[in-house]
Order: sequence, then C-alpha cells, then structure tokens
Amino acid sequence: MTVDEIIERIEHHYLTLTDESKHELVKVSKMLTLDKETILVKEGQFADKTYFIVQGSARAYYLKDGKDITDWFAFENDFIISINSFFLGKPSAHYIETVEPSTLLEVSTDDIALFSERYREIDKLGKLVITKTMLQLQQRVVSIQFETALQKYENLVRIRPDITQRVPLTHIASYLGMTLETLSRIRKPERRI
Amino acid sequence: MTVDEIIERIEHHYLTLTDESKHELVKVSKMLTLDKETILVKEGQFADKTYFIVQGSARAYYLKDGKDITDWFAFENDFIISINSFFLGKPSAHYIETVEPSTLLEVSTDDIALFSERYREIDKLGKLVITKTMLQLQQRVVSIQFETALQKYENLVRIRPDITQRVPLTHIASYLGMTLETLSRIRKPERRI
DNA sequence: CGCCGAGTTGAACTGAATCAAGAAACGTGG
DNA sequence: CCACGTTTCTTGATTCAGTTCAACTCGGCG
Repeated sequence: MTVDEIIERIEHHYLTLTDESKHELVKVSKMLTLDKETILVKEGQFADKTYFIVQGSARAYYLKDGKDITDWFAFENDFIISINSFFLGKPSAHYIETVEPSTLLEVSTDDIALFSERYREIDKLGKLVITKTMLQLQQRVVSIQFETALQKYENLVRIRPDITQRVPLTHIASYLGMTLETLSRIRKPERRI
Repeated sequence: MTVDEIIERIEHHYLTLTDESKHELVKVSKMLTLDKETILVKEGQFADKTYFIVQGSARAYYLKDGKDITDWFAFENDFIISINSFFLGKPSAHYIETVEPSTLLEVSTDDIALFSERYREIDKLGKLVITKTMLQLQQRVVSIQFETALQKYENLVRIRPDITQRVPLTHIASYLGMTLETLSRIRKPERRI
C-alpha cells in the first residue's frame, strides 16, 4: 500500500482534500511497519508526531501507581496522538504503543500545524477528528458512570466485536476501569465458541 | 451589558475575530435573561440553538430510569449545546436548563454553521471550544474511573470552588456519578465554615 | 405556623476489589 | 516437536466502598 492510497483512505473515512494539500501531505508522511508492543511515544516526551493506523492497532496508556492503565485504543483508520501533548504543548502524560504488528502513517505535528493554517480542509479534518473523539469520550463517561462491569464490557464488544481477539484482556480491563479478575468472571458465562 | 461587549468577552476567552465576522455575529445573536430552572432544550427536540453563558449557570441532563442525571455544567464564559444534536443532527438526548437566574447569548445553529463556512475564525472558535471540551472529558474519564467518591468531589471543588454555593447537591452528586447520600456523607467531615 | 423540598443520618446489602492460588496458552531453545 | 518457563487468564475467599431504603432534620416560603 502506497502513501497515496493511504491518504485516499483518510479522505474516504473523513473528508475530501484538495489535490494541493494532498500532495503536500504525501511529501511529509512516512509509512512505518512495526512489531507489536513498539513504543511510539514515551511519557514525559513532547509528542511531536501524529499517527494514522493503516493496519493493526495501538493504545495510549499511563502508569498509575505502577499499574498500566489503557485509556485509548486505536484501530484501522483511526488517528492516535498524545492529546495533552498535542493540544496543550505539554510533555506527554501517556505512552503510546502498538498492540499488534501494525502499519502506520506518521506525520510530524509541526507539519500538521503548518498545513492546518495553510489548507482549510486539513484544519477541517482536524476538527472532524476532534469532534468524533469528543463524542466518543462523552459516550464513555455515560458508560463508565452508570453501567455495571458487564454492561460496559458488552458495550465495548458491541462496538468492536474483534477486540477480544486482538487485544490482551488486561488492557481491556484497565480501559473499562475494572480489574482483570472481574473482567474474567464477567466473560465466563458467555464464553461459548 | 450589550451584545457587542459580550462578543468581546468571547474574543477575550477564546480568540480574536475579524470585524466583519463579529459584526455578522452581533446581528444574529440574541441576549436572554432567564429565571433559574428555565428549560432551553428538551429531550427529543432538535437543538437548533447554541448558548453562551454571560452570567449564571446551566446544565445538561438526561433521564435514566426516571432519575435526573446531570452530565455537564456550564458557567460564565462557557458555551452549552446538546452535543449529539449539534454534531450528529439527531434529536437531543439531553435537556438543558439554567441552574441560576442567568444571562445568555443565543445564536441559531444554522447561523453558526453558515458563519463557520464563511469565516475561518468562527470555524476556529468552534474547533477551540470542541478541543477544550474534549480535554475536559478526557480528564473526567480518568477522574471517574480511578478516584474514590471523595477524590472526585475534591477535584471538582478544586476546579470550581463556588459550585456548592451555586448548584444543588443532587445535581453535583449525579454529575459525579454517586448518590446524594454518598455525597452528603463525604462532605460532612470537612463542613467547617 | 406548618408544609415541602433539600439535605442528613443510619443500617443492611451488594458489586467489584483485593489477595492468593492455579490452569492454560504461548514461544523459545534443545 | 516436545519440555520448560513465562505470561495471560481463571477461580475462590474475603473485604470494602458505595448503594439502597427508610427515617429524620432543617430552612425557607406561602
């Protein structure tokens, strides 16, 4: 898969870009093929890259009292960045790593900023990504707050049925805000197949 | 306070607008003075207005099994909308009402959409508001997920010390995802003053 | 002055956490 | 291709934070 084809996929999933901005994007985009568990961003680092997931998956996580807490998953056609580093210019509070062997598109944050100023559609693309993220977070707040462990798990599986095949349960448990033991117990009754 | 002055306040808190876009905004903005507990948006309604809070406060809430659950507060210089209606064009899942007697600026969503296309700064203003909301939601997920009831309450009070003076405890409790009884118990030990 | 909604307090209950073992799956080298 | 060690997941017993249900207090308002 070429960078051009990937940009087309971004257009397909988000919005159409002008030829000029697309051309500029292609020039600064780098395709990466990585093993699983490859760290893209470390805590404390200024996250100066934005990643688009072509194939595979990644997660953002942080350490809370030594425990690894996942707080975002990204799959095919998702973007992933360290949001507080990107938007607040602060050192990243998160690590970001691939979960599966993955193909990613990497663009430097500086280029994104430059192109957002220069090309309105790139700015709109950013706005669209942020909007989707915001709506997803909103849903997540509701889900965390008033659903039982089982409901939260079922919700996640409904939205992303293949997640249990692709991501270790530990990460799913911490993402859902429960212990691995609880997740295991919840899953048991429905482990047909 | 005039509409012009309010627009200046928006500029001060968000970003500078061009004279032209400001002028257009003033033309379509309406100032409202409302009693407390005035409903601005009803569930099921297409939320076709955006509100900026000049003075006072408002909240977005929904009914879950008949119970009133607050999921957003807005105070001076905040915007408040029904996000799923605004961004997904769906009927609102939320009610929005004033909490205190309030002064609001009202702009129709159609005008916002029009101006966002026409004036780049308006689009950027929207992006900025969404970005801030996203970051706040992100923080909230972390807070809900791994903090005790006491820590969540203390966090909220740290960010917004006057909230307990301005908003009934029932709303604060549901916003924090706990019962009123729990909130009451938590507050007791520190109810000095 | 008495009522009513908001907040408080108490006692029993419960969903999930914690701590502690085990079982299964996985991959690495012989 | 199998044995061994490591990591991932499961299961069990106990504990605990927060819920639920119920009664009570307080302050404001008609």
